Amino acid sequence: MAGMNDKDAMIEDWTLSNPSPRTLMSTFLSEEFGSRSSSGFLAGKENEGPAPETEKMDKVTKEEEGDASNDFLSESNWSGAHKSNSHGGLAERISASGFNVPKLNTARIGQEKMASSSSDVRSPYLTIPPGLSPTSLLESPVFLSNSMAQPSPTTGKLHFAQNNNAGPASMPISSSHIKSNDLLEDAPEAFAFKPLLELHSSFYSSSERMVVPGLSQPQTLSSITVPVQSGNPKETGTLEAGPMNSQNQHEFNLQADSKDATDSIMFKHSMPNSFMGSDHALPLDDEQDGDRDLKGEPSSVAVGAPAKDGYNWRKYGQKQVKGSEYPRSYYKCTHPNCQVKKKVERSLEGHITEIIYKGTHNHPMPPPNRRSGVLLSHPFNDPEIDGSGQTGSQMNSDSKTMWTTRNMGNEEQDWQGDGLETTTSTHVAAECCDPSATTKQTPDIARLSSDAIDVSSTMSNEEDEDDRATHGSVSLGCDGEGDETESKRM
DNA sequence: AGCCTTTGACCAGCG
DNA sequence: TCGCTGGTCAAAGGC
Repeated sequence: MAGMNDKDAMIEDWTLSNPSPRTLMSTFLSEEFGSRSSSGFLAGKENEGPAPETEKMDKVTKEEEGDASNDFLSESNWSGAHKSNSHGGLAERISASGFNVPKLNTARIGQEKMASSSSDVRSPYLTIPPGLSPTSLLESPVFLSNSMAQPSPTTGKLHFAQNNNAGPASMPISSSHIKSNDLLEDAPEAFAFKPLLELHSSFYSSSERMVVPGLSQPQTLSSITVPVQSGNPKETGTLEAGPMNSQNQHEFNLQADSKDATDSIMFKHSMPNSFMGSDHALPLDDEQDGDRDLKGEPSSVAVGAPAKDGYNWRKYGQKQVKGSEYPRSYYKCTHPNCQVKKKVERSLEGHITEIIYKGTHNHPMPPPNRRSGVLLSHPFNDPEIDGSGQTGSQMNSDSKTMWTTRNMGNEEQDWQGDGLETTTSTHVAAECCDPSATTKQTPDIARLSSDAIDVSSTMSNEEDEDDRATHGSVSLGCDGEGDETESKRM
C-alpha cells in the first residue's frame, strides 16, 4: 500500500510542464541513464577506473540515492556526466521513492560513430560503458509506465492511458529473436533481454492472455522495442534494444512517441565479454537453476517454469496441440479462488515457445519461496514499491488506471476496470516456432515480421472486479542482481 | 501429509 | 451427427 502510494506520488511528480518528444529525450537520457566507466554492475567486474567526470557524478548519484546499499544499481557506481535537470530530476525523485536510476553518460553523445546510415543527423550516439546492460535499462523506473500500458493486438503498439489523460499514447512494441529461458542463461544478450521478456510476460500476465513464444536458436537475437516514459506520463517513447553487433555492443534507439518520428536518439551499449563467463553471470533463480541443471528434461522444465512470474502454478494437464510441434502444458494458479490459468508451450529442449495467461490474479503475489524460485527482485516486483506484496492492495487495484487497448475487432476499447475477462498475448515469434500456432490464437495480431514480437490484447467482461486487483502487478524475474537486491531490501 | 506432475480419459465447441 | 481439436478432470505416482 505504501509502495503504491509512493509510486503514484512519484508518477504524479514526474509530470513535466512542457511535454515534448525532445523533452522526453532529454529527460530520459539525462535522468534515467548514466554511464559508469567502472562497470561494477556485476559485482564490480571490469573495473576500468572511473573517469573524473564520472567520479563527480558518482558522488551526485550516491547523494541522490541516499542509501547506496539498498539497491543493486547503487552498487554499480552509476554515474552521469551531466544532468540537465538539477532540480527535482527524475532520478532524484525516483531515488527518493526507493528507486535507483541508471544514468547515461550523455557527455559522450556524439563521440561514437554513427552505427547506422539511416540515422538522423540529430541523433547522437551514446556509449554506455561495459557493464550497463539492457537489464539495467529495463529495470529503470521508466518502465513503471508499463503498468499503464496495454498492447494493441493489431498494431503491436502499447497504449498508455490514464483516466486523467487527454488520450493514450501509442508506441510500437516489437521484437525479434527472443531467446528462451535456458538460452538466456547462456548468452549475454539473452541475459540482457531476459528482464525485458519477463517484464512483458509478467505485465501481460496481469491480463488474461499472454503468449511469449521464444526462440530456440541461440545464434539469433535481434531487437526489442519497449515503451519508456519520462516524468510526464504523456511523454512516452520507445527504447529499442538492438542486436549485439560484432563489437559486442548493443545498439539502442530511444525514440519519443510524437508526431516527429525522427526525434530519436541512438546509442550503443558495449556488452562485456565477461558476461559470457559463468563466473560473471548473475545468479539465476531456482527455476533457472533447475532448468539448467536438468536442461533437456521436459519434466524439470515444466516444474519450474510456471512460477516464474511470481505466482504459484499447478500443472493440470498437458497436451500436444495440433499445429504446434511442442506440447502445451496447462497450469492453474494454486491460490485459492484464483482462476488464473496459464498455458505454456516448451520445446523439447525446454525453450519456452509460448505462454498464454488467462485470467487475472485476485490475490497478491505470493512471497518468494524456494519451490517456486520466484524472486521479486524488480522494483515493480517489490511489494514495497508496487504494492503487489502480501500487504494488500495491488498497484492497479484502484480504478484510476484505465487500460486502452484494441480488441479483436480492431475497435478501440477503453477499459476502466470493469472488464470481466481480459486476454493478453505476447508473441515472440521464433524461427523455430510454428507460425500457425501463434497466429491461430491471435489471428488479429499484426505480425511485424516473421521474427517480430507481437502483442495482442483482448478484453471482455467476464471477471469480477477483484480479478483486476492484480492488473499491472508486474513481476520481473531479474535474476541475479535482483535476488541480491531483494534480499537487501528485505 | 501435502503438493505437485503425469497422463489417459472425458467434455465441449466448432466445422 | 460426426470427427477433430483444445481444454479439463482425476487417478496414480513422485518428491
